[in-house]
Amino acid sequence: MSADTRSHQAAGQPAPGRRRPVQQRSQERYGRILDACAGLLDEVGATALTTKEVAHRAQVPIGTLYQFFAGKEDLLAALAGRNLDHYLQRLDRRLLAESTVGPAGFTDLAVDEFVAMKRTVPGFGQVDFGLAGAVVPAGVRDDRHLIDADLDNNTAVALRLQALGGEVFAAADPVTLTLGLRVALEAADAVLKLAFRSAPDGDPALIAECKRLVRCYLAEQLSGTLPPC
Amino acid sequence: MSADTRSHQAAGQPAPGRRRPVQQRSQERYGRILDACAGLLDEVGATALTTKEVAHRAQVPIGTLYQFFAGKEDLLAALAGRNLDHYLQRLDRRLLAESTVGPAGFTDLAVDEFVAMKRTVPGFGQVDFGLAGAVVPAGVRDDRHLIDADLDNNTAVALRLQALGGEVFAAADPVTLTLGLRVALEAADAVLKLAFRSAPDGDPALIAECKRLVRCYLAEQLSGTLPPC
DNA sequence: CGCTGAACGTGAGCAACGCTCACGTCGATG
DNA sequence: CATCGACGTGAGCGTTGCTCACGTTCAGCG
Repeated sequence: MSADTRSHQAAGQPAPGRRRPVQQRSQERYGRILDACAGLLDEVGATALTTKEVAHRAQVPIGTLYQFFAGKEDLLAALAGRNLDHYLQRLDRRLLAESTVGPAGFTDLAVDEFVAMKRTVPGFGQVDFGLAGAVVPAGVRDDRHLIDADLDNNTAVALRLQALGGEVFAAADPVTLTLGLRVALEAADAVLKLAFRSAPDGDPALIAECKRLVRCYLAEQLSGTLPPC
Repeated sequence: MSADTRSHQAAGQPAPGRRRPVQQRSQERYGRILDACAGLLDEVGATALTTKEVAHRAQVPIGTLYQFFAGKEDLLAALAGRNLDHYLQRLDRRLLAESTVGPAGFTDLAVDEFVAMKRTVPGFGQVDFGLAGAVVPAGVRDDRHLIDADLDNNTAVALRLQALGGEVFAAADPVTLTLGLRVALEAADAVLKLAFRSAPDGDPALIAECKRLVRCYLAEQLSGTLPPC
């Protein structure tokens, strides 16, 4: 989980896009393109971002960009994937630091880490994990499927969070839990987007509401069948 | 609230876009463009929608479209506004039909009506109220502000829901309530988007989860300071 | 009745976009 | 040294959102 970057879909065909670089020089270029994309994202936004400008800033010709990425959508998807890996890595470290946490503590950590990355990681404020749309500015056919191609993004993230949560959610029915995490994830992402729309560093009141919302929902979710809230 | 369509921003300057038609013939064209936009939205999606095709289907030249709407974003915003008016009208009628409802019943009605429109109203599945982004495919500067120009969309909708809810939320602090409604709205919209992404008619399990999520959160919100959920 | 000017209607065309593909470059191999 | 395939390259293609110079319409007037 912590070894290499881009851990998911690590083994497989060239994946959603094109060629996955293997030589070191190409890997550097691959990373540079993603970095340039992230930087520009913060400056001009997702819709105004152009592939030519990304290539220019990354010091690669436009053709090289299209060797690594199938298009603008795929480029943003790759950035979202890297963001997700980065996030899960950081959350993992935080979870190991704390001795034991319950679902509420898990929620707080997860939200806090997300907020921290929104504030510091370039481009994260615009695409985060590519969760809810709002990206996909000039796609071709059907949108969605940014991270795992055949699996819904949110389900993929939920499953990885579930694995990461491990003993925190030990006593829960896995299927119900996955459903609950998907819902909580989607809701939390939406509220946090609102928080960062209201204030550049995230409206503290809305961040607090996000935690309450998720804690309340997950508590009910984890207590088996639905007792009165 | 129920008299004319497009009740919000009824009086004012030409509004976000261009000219607001006053002669009957022009009003018909205005409506036809919006209808054509909605229809195409269902067929090709928001990102693949082109202004030329909208104009063609509405039987107006492209220039006429740009007399009424400042651009593609504005066109979708206008559709979102009409959707919102339509929705609030329907919800109003439902609320009058029921004798008295509590917050939980209000939630159920609001969600059910939303779901019903997702299933039947052309284009509603793609833009609904333009709430969370996911639209805005080729905007100019800054996105957002689709409905009320200077007010955040969600706040605008929350305020109108608050007014519509009336006696349901009578005993609550108005400021806290607005905050809570904004959060609930954003979360519910996100979860329902997920529900309709999973299944064409909306995954029933996810719709149920949406209601639970909102009910649980609003119950806590309305009971003053936070008691254990 | 014809004249007139402003408002309205129109679509060829422009700038900018995402993306392709024919062609250069280069190091390994026969 | 000649040959070859993989990698790198950017002019250019098709398409998009949008503009703007030019008809067309019509109420008000001499």
